[in-house]
Formats: sequence, C-alpha cells, structure tokens
Amino acid sequence: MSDERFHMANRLLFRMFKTTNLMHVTGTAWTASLKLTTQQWSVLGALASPGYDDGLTVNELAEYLFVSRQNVNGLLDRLEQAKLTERVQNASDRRVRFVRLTKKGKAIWSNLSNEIGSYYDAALDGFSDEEIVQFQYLTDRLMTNLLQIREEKENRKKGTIDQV
Amino acid sequence: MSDERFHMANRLLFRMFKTTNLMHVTGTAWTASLKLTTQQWSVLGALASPGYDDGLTVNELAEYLFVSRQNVNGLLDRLEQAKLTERVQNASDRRVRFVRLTKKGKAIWSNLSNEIGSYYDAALDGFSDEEIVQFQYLTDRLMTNLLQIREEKENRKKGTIDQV
DNA sequence: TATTGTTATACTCTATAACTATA
DNA sequence: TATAGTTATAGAGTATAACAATA
Repeated sequence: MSDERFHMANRLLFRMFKTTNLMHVTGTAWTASLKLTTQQWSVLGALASPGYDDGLTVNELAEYLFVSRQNVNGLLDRLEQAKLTERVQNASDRRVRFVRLTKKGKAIWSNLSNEIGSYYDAALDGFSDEEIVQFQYLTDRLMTNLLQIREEKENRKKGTIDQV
Repeated sequence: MSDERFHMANRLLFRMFKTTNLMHVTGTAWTASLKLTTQQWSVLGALASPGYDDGLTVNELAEYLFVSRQNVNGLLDRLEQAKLTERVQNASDRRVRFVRLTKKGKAIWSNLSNEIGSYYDAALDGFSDEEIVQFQYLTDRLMTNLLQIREEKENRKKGTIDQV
C-alpha cells in the first residue's frame, strides 16, 4: 500500500470513527429525557418494523445488530427494566424466546421515532436524497469487506480447532 | 421529514453504526498480538505524525479525538502501562504535559502502521482512490453537522447556567 | 478566577466461557 | 450432540463531577 493510499484510507476511516462516536454521543443526548442510547434505538426500531409483530428471536437480533447474543441479552435486560420490551417463550420450540415491544414500548416508539426523525434531519442537513443513497452504497461496500474479514478470522479459528 | 427520507437516513446511519463497530472489532482483532485497540491506534498515529516530535498535550489529543480529556487520560494510562507513551511536563507552563511516544512506542508504530496498512487494504478492497475521496467528503459533511449539533447543545447548557 | 491535568465514580457496550433447558 | 438463551466475568471506552497545581 502506497503512502498516499494509506493516508487517504486513514483519513476516511478515522473520520468515520469519530463521526460514529459523535452520532452516539449527540444521538443519546438528543433523547436524553427518554434515557435511551442509540444502540437501544436500533433494537426498538427493529422490533417496531412492520411485519415483525410477533417479535424477533434473540439470535435474530444479534445477527441484525452484528453483535454477540450475550450482548443482546444485556441490551434486553436494560430495555426490560424500562418495561419497553418483553421476551415470550415460543410454544413449538420452547428454547426460543420472541422479543416484542410492550404496550409502553409501542407508545414510546411513536414518540422516539419522531425525535429520531428530527435528529436525522439535523444530521443530514444539506444532503440530497441522491447523496444519502450514494453514501449508503459506499458504506455498504465497506461493511461487506469488513464482514469478509470477520468471517475469514472465524474460519481460521475453526480450522485451528479442527486441526487439534 | 417524510417516511421515505426517514427510512433512507435510518438505513444509512444504522449501517454506519454497524460498520464502525465492525471496524473496531476486526481492527482490534487484526492487531491482537500487539494488544492494541483501534482507539489506541488513533492516539499512536497522532503522536507519530510528522511535525509532532515534541508531542501533543492532553487537551490537544482530546480535541483531536473528539472525546473528553478524562477519557484521553484513561487511554494514556493504558498506553503508558504498555510503555508506549510518556507524559513530559512543560517547563514554561508547568500545568501542561506533552504526550510523546517512547522509544518502544516508535518501534511498535513502525510495525503497527504496516499492519494497519494491510488492514486498510482489506477493508477498502475494490475502492478506487476517487471513491475513497468521495466517501470521505460525505463523511466530513455528516461530521460537520454533528459537531454543530453538539455545539448547540453545549450552548443551550451554558445559556441555562447563565440564566441561573 | 481560569486553565491543565488528574482522580473518583458510574454506566454502557462489547467480548468469551460455561451453564441450563430443550430439541 | 446441537441449539437457544442465560449467567458470570472481564475489560475498554465513554461520560461527568470534583480536586490539585499552576497561571
């Protein structure tokens, strides 16, 4: 990798880092009265999506958020403490729990989504629709590469285990 | 904000979130043998920049990273424990400490920067130089908006205090 | 008084390992 | 045996508040 390419990559990725940290800080502050972090926005948003009235399993949420299922458990503990979500055991496979919004969770979401909307407006002020799409396209490609990196690492680990 | 715009913004920002989280996880794993996190990459990279041989103050690092100076302190504690950085008191203003790489820190950086380079290669596989620049331009604009949001919040807080 | 850096404290997010219940 | 979820544990990163030293 040439020096110039390194500096370009560094500038981009370092700024993405700082930007996402700012998103977390300013986003969480934006909804400070609701005491919800941006990670929690993601969970509530997923559960509020049309077509998921029955809820999502813990594993599905973990895959959706790209984090471990133990991490999701912690998030759900905090959301349940605030009485916004609940876990319901599935009858046909009793290992599975469906995570759903409570009545209070649905009520909060209708408020929260408005707050998030105004936050997005401020964050993307000056961006045309086309620019947002272009931005997302570039982000997706980076994300795909990173998923590839993660997968290769997991395969190496599995391979090592198999060799033993 | 229209429903469609909300969904576009949501898709973009949520994916940025997940992508940056993946960057942290895969990046930290990439240099696992060195036991360095991506945040620590940033600090070492800043201190290794040409023209900063005398080091940077704690406040300068905090502004550079967009985090509190107390947070920087914690990062520096961990880096000092690994003997990679040191704080040197300034003679003319004895409140100020300049943070510098140690000899070991410089040696590690020459290794680390190679590792980071190969990581960037993998992360940005398939991206043209022009695309990286475009990506960074969009990220910068988002970052600027978020800084504006943060500043407005701080001004509101100050205003409240002044009123009291 | 204001600024620089530090200490103290708290909380969220993240991970991995080991466990229980169920299939 | 394998899978879904949970519990236990650890550590980093983030923040705010209060303090000491210095200007």
